[in-house]
Amino acid sequence: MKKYFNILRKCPLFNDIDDNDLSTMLACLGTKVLSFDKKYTVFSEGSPAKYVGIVLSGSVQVIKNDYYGNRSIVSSAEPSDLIGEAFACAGTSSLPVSIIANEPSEIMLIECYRILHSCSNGCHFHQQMIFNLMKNLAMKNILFHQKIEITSKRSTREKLMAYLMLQAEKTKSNHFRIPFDRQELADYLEVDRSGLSAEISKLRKEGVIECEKNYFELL
Amino acid sequence: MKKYFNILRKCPLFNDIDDNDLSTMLACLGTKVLSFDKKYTVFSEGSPAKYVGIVLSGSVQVIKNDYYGNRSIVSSAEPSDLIGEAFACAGTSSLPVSIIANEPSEIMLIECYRILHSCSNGCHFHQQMIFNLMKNLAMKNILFHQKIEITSKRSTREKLMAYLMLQAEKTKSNHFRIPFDRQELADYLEVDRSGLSAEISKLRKEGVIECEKNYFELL
DNA sequence: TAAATTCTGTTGAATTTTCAACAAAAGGAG
DNA sequence: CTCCTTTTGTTGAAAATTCAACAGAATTTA
Repeated sequence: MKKYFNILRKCPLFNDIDDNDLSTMLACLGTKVLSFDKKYTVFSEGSPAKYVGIVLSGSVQVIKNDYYGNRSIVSSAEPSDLIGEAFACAGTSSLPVSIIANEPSEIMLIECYRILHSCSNGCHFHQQMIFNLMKNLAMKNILFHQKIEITSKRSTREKLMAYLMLQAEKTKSNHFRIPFDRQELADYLEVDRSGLSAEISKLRKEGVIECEKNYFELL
Repeated sequence: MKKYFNILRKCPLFNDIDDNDLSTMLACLGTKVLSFDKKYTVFSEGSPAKYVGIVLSGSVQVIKNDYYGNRSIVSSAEPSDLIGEAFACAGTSSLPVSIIANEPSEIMLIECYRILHSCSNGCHFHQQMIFNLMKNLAMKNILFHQKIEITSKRSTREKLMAYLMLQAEKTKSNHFRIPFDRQELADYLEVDRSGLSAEISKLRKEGVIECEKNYFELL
């Protein structure tokens, strides 16, 4: 388990928790680590929402498919990020989304019950973890506000620019890589792929952006 | 303060807290109650996010305006609902949204710091409140997933139907009132008002829905 | 009660998006 | 290295949304 410590330390769930305590905690929480190949399902829509996941390696996407197979990408998660915690914490009986590995990935699973309820060992970690979960959920809430701000724009161009400007802000740089290919970006922005491609071409010709695959630069 | 107790008891922040303790707590938290007339601003975009609000009476809307004055309604809140808690808990320096009274409303304000940090009186409430905040944030998270599911639909009709079906689910009934007028519903669904009106007419003619002002019925 | 304001439904024109189809480029498998 | 699959950019036609403008209803104000 040691090899994951650098990732786990950066996980919001373990904020302000002493490195020395980490091993004890993991034992107390009864963690398990699963591996998933690209495109494989980590959590599937409709299944019980018992587990909190921590991305250890690779990356995953939170996906919602509607009646007619239209895919919408709700969010993506990278190493150290938590997944599924909102549903587990809220006590949702079944997941309203699927979570899919976007590349070969390792995920640590923790039964949410074990985090929220003190154990018979009298571990003093639980209060801190609940506090950390709360902070993390508040932060995710803000991410949703940002996503809504992006997708509330009415045109493909505005959505794309709002997304790119947010990425620039996050990375504090005018050039960056995004975690999506074209189809995925379209599914995240909730627009048509071909229309998105066309819009990217236009912006490039107009000298507003430069881009090469998933690398973008704002000019 | 007594007159608000019935509302406060239903507020997620005070879940599992004994009625007898409520007065002590409110004193400890240093609450204040403010009144707002219709259309007045409870929290304004850009201001510091120090306070958690509880809607005591009336109703409010969480609003995001973009560069060119397009209004987007992120969510609405009714008595017993919490507002602004995600920003306060996450420690955001300034609010990315405005919160506006939708009718004459009373709002109780609590400094978030006072909730999250134990006081010198050694109140034992804080841990429970942090747990409650966490649950509430998880629930809000799920509401955002629902909003994203609605607005990710590509057509006005699909957005409207997704919204109405969710309302029907929530009220466990095929008839209900919504907290929006036409323009507000359009701003919530992120579509054009006239197009929305036209779509409602169509659905009515097709016998799919019945509606009168903000009262809707699914057939 | 009357006047003024706000809200709602309708319309047609202009703009955009979606859809379907295709070819070139890139990437992966054997 | 070649073949096969996936990804990407382009196109034009069809469909849908947005926009602007208006009139009637409904609501509020004086």
